[in-house]
Amino acid sequence: MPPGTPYNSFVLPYRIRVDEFSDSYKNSESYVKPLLHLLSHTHADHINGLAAKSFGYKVICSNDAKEMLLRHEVYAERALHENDMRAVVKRTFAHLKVDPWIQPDGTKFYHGSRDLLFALPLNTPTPFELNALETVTITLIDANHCPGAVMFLIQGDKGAILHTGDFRAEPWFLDTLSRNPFLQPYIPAENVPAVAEAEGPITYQPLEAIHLDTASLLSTLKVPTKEQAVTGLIELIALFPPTTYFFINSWTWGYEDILKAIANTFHCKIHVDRYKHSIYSHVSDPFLRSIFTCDPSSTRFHACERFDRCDIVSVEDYNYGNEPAPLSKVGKKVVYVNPIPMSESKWEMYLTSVKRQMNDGENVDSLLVALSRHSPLPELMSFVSLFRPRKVIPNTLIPALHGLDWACMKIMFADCVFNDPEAPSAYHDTEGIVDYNGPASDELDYNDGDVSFKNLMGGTQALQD
DNA sequence: GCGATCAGAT
DNA sequence: CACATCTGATCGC
Repeated sequence: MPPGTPYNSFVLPYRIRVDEFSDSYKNSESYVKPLLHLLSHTHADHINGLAAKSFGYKVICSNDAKEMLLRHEVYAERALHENDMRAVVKRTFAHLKVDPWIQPDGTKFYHGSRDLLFALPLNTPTPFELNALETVTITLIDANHCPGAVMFLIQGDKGAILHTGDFRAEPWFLDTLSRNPFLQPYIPAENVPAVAEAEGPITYQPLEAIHLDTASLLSTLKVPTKEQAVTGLIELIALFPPTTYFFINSWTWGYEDILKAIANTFHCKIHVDRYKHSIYSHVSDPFLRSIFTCDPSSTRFHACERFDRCDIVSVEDYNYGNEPAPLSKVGKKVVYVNPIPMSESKWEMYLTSVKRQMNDGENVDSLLVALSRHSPLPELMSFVSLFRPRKVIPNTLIPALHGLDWACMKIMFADCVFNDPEAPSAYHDTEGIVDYNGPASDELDYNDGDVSFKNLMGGTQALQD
């Protein structure tokens, strides 16, 4: 996890750790050995510690995340390969899956072989034995963040917890969740669509906690849906003559909606580099698999290596001032498309303003697209209100705020959580476990987000192996 | 001495 | 731009 994750990235009270694989605190007195590791998706800040050759535990993730992780290459390695300085590119996580040796006669030797990545299909509850005494059921649910990204529903004797990983909780996403039979027990009846509960009434039981994607917690913007963003961009692209080429700055996984919409609207493929092609040709979405080409001359639309673009969209040195629009090495006019978070109202104004510029014959050589991969506060509140969990725990905090963001968060979500002191809680009924509610005011400023981890586990003695 | 890991800037 | 990535410093065997 990025810096500032509470409880050392554990999903308390379970000894399950999410998106954090480093051992760096093993000599600290608050060390607790995880019994299960979960990986929500493969962005670099969620795979900390996994590249260590010494990592040797099973990791639960989606099929797409597994494929993406095993093919993961860092930029430096890709650049060396491209310049013929390295014949075989180092795959950062190759050590997580070592295939058996196969002799010419077909005999397999399993010694030293392993496959630590335990891929689960989506929406398929699967039991995992943490130890002789405790079993949990894990269900993966698509997170609408990037290929392979999932949320985790964790069910066990200490109650049910939903960990969102990184996600974008748009209205359609909430609607889909409210119809998910595995989540319905944790959604108040008034939030479940009538048609979805035709199977009969389900007794509502609040989630013990939601671990929430707080990357954009402090953004109060009402942002357009991904569909609104993509539709607007398509309208703008359609205003350019077919001789114009486009470079889409999809600099990290998660901008595929843009690429899919372009391929679908203009009936063409998207040029990507060898690395992106190797990843995209192994994802489960059949349409996403089908829209890419490695032939740069076959399309106007490019999403190739951003620091090593193909000649078609690579622009010669810029002449600043009132020079004509820059042309690429092969003389094409290239428009640069950059995804950024932007409010719905600003997006509408932007669309109007670019359409006017195009209409007036002004030169436009870059476009923005208002696509957010994280939910800002209004969407987070709608999401939490759908479930009314007992508490909300941030996936990340801003270390410099020393827990103030968490303190604020409790107030911001006060009207979105379940608050009935009479209702029994599996967690509170568990003997000998101390309740946790985020930082007490006298703990602020001291903990860097690692709030009373030892106390919260009821002391670490009994938990260490 | 070098790879692994961390922390901060962009 | 953004908030994932890269770079250079530091750690540790």
